[in-house]
Amino acid sequence: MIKITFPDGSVREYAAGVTGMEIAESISSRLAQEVLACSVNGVTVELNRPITEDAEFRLFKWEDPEGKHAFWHTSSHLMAEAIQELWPGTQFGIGPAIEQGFYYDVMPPEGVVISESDFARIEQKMMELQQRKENLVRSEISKSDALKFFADHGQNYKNELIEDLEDGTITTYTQGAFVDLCRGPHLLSTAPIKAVKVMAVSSAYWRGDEKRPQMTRVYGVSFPKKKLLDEYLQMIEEAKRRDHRKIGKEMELFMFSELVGKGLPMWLPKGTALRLRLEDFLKKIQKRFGYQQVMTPHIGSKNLYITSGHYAKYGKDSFQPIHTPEEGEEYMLKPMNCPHHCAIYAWKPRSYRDLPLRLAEFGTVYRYEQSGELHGLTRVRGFTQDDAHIFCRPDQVKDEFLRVMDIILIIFKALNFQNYEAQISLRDQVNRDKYIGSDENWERAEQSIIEACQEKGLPARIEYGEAAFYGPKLDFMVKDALGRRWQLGTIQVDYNLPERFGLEYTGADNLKHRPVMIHRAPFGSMERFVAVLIEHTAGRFPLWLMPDQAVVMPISDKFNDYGHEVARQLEMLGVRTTIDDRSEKIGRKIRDNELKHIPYLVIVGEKETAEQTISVRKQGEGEMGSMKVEAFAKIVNDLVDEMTKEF
RNA sequence: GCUGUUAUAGCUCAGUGGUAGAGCACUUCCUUGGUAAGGAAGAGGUCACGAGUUCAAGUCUCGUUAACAGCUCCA
Repeated sequence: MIKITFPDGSVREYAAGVTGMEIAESISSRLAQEVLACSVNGVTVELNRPITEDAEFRLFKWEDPEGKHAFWHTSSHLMAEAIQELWPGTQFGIGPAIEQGFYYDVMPPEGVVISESDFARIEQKMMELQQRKENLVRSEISKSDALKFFADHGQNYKNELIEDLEDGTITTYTQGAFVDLCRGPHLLSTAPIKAVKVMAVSSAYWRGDEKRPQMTRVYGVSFPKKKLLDEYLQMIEEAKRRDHRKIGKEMELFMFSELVGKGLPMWLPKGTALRLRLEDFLKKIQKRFGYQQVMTPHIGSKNLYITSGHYAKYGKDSFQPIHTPEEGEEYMLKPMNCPHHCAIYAWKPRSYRDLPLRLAEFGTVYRYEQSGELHGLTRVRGFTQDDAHIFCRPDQVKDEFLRVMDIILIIFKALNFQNYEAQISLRDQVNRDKYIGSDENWERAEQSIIEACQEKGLPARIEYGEAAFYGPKLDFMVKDALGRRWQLGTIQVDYNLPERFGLEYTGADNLKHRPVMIHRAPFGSMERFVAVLIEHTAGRFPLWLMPDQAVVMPISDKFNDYGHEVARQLEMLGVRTTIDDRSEKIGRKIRDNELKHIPYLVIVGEKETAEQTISVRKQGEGEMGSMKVEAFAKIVNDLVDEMTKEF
């Protein structure tokens, strides 16, 4: 007998060799129907794998990430099987599960192009194969047998993968006529896959290497119930509706111009109003937290970046130096604000009593992002960081870190971001050549971050190898209404730049010491933050951020003068107002949801009370009735006060 | 940067080698005293840019630019 320990700590005894499925059946038949995979001592395996010794045991259903993973992984095999049937001779690369679904990289036979018009056929074939409810049979295979088998089947890519594997660790999974090199884990059979959708097709280099052949990557998603697929497709539609590029256009927040250049956003009046409000909000908080504003130029001499080390690392891939009429004189567009701030620090001798010195700047920077990477406001070539650098003593690092976390959490609260988590990015555990700075300093910085998160009770995921080359960092991720994860605020410790710029302070011991630098940007960048804010709120910003809180619409042009008068009064009473006096087609505009981003509609020109009151409609909530201008202004202002009173 | 797709009016989009289109928006006029909406007329396009094929190109070919999707990248 062996002891099986469940997640709740309870222990049950089973005969050695029991399988996950048998355990599930012993608990309940319902569970046995729903369970997809299980883990034995932390390793996810199939439900038919015999368990031979005492083990920590978990069952995974659709709700668990591990369950979905196995489900989608098996679905990718099913799709590969379908593709193999449809286009015999197709070569297969890899086919993993991903965050939302799965893909398979395939190389169709000469002359075949898989395109969107084939999606329905693939789906049909998958469901046809699924009807057979084939079992996935796992077998361990020697390296030589594997090489021979896949060579016989003309699967050159698979063989390349096998070459890199160690003999004795190679497994294949077979369902029906499809045999795949695979580590698993999988479902027991294709039976639970009740709904599939081929989502997209694109190309991808074999093993991500641009010198290797391009394969066709077919994306799909699958579900255990048809209803879940429908919900998923609806969610995708909703994401399209919330796309910040679409809403940004509708709300007239920002624009791009081919003539100005790609990746260079321009903020329109309403977008600027929104952005300035965010900036003012952060400035107010920063003032309270002891920051000082500075301003620095948009360019800096090339030597500045040679000193900082950025030129050596990014010089080739940046906007190239600007030459002046002076021979040999070169400047660069600033790709970050840190070197300028270091120069400010170095401007005069600093005492330990001056620290921490917190220099803040909404600094616009320019980075030559790969053209294929540009995306709306989330990835651009010119953007403004809500940057600040904190110069402090080593013993102040953790404290400063905690204070920055406070700022970020205030922002999240103010904007109602409730689902957030943190990611701690540390060095790669093995390859440490690419990092600048001593082991000791890194160790110290990494510990400070981990401790700070623990003290704040912030759930944090540790990622190795994700650190910047100059120091570890803490990033804040926000989950939006659709469950998508966005990276926003970032805090980075830097033991490197102070070294390179020879920054010093005089300690209590009258000796020179090296300060520690903390980079931080709670928003990340104004552009990216506004993009996320748009997608998170679908353009319904909190009232205090609204570029337009109210639109005043005269019911007919006879009331235009009065409408303008109302708008003027509202502005004076602190309500941000625009007037729409050019359309009498109010009904259509409301019906077509054209004003969906405007919180309040103020209709002017009521019969009974003409020129005395206004009629107000709150978006999403309907009529608020007639009232005096002052009364409406009070309602709005009270709401704004309520929303902002905490900061 | 690589691969693929796309580019027609302010917006959303039709237009498969033979005179440039629709809906909405815009302008002017008419109608409307209502819980929200009818009518008439008008203006608006070097069909992204540049070459080529053709008697003829928005349409076919090539190049450029930009956007979109994916890959790679993100100080």
